[in-house]
Amino acid sequence: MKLAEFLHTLVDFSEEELEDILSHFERKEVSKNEILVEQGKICRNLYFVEKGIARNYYLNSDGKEITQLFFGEGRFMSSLESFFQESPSTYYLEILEDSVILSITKEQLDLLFDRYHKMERLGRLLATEMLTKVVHKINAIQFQSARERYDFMLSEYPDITYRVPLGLIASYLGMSQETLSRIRKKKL
Amino acid sequence: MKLAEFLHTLVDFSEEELEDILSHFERKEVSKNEILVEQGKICRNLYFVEKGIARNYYLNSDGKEITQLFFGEGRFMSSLESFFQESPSTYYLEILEDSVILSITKEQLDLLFDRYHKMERLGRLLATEMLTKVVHKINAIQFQSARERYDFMLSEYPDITYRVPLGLIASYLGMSQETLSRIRKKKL
DNA sequence: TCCGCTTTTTGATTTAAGTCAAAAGAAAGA
DNA sequence: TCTTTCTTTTGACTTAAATCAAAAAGCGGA
Repeated sequence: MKLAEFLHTLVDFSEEELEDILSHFERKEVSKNEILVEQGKICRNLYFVEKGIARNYYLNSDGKEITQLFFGEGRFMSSLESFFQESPSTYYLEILEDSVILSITKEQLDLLFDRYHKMERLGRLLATEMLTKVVHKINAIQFQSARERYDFMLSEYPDITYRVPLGLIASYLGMSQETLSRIRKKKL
Repeated sequence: MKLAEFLHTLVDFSEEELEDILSHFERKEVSKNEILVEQGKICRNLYFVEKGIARNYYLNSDGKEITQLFFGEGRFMSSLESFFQESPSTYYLEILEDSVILSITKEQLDLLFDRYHKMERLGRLLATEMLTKVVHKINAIQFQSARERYDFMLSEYPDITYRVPLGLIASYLGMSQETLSRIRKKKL
C-alpha cells in the first residue's frame, strides 16, 4: 500500500500538502534479516511499510528473543519511545521479508507537525488507532489459553500468520514454539 | 492533580487558550462503585481523573471480570474505541474510590481539535504516551512469571497497588487471586 | 543434486499456576 | 456492638503449558 493512499484515508490533505509531506520521506528497499534499529541505540526514524513485513523484539533476561509486534503492509513502525524521547531503544526492529520502506527523521516530522494542523491530526489518529490495537492484544493474551491466543493471531494477522516463522509467532503470543506447533496440528 | 497543570506540562497553551479549553469540561464528584460507562452502550465522554481511582474492565466468556487498566490521578480515561468510533463499548468504566472527575463530550473535544493546532498536538502526545505505557504492560505480561508481573505492578502503580482490592489487581495482571495472595505473602 | 543448517514436530517429564473448598480476617450496616 | 457481607488467606489437588531431548522436515547454497 502506498503511503499517499494511506494518509488520504485518515485526513483529507490537499494535493500540495500531500506532495510536500511525501517529499520528506525517503524510500528504500531493505532485504530480509536486516536490522533497522539496534537495542541500545537511538531510533532516528519513523518507518512506513509499503511492502513486506517487519517485527520488533527484545531480549529477555534469559537472552531469548521476544517479539513485541509485527508490522505488515500499510503500517507505521518505529521503536516508539526511543524515537519520540530520543532515548536508547529497548527493542530491535528487524525486517522479515524483502521490503520497501519509507522513512522520516524526527526533525523532518516535527517540521511537518509544526507546519500543518492536519498533520498533527494525522499523528493523533494514528496513535489512537494503534493504541486500540495494542489494547486488543493485551486482552487476547491476558487470561486466554494458548489456543485462544492463536485464534486471536489468525483473526488479527491472517496474512502474517503464515508468512513468518512459527517461533516468532510463538514468542509474540507468549507461548513456547512446541506448544504452538501442537496447536496448529490440532487445527487441521 | 489539576487538569490545567497537567495540560501545561505537555503543551504551552496561552492563558486564554487554557481557559477556553477548560471551560468545555464539566467537573463532578463521583462516588465509589459508580459505573460511568456500561458495556454495550456508547461512551460519550472523555474523562480526566483529578482525584481518585477508576478502572475499566470487561466480562470474559465465563462471565468473570477482567480489569484492563487502572486510572489514577492525573490521567485521562475513556472507553477509547467506543468514544472515538461512537461504537458500543466493550468495557465498563468503574469508579473505585470517591473521585473528582472532569468530562468532555466528543463534540466539544472535536471542536477544540478544530480550533487549536496545539490541542491536536496535545491529543497526539497523550495518545503516544499512553501507547508506550500500554506496550510496557504487554511486555510485563507476556512471558513473565506471576511473580515478575506483580513486581511490574509495584513499579508501575506503587500507589494503586495498595488502594484497590487484591482481586482486581490479580485480574489486571492475568492471574488468579489466590496466586496473587501467595505472592504477596512471600514478599513480606 | 547433495550437504549442512534452520525450522518444525513429536514424545516424555516437570512445574507453575489454576481450581475448588473452606477458614480467617476486615469492613459495613443495623 | 453484633451481625452480615465482602475480601483475603490457606490447603489439597489438577491441569495447561514449559522444558528437555531428539527426530523429521524444509531450505539455501555450493
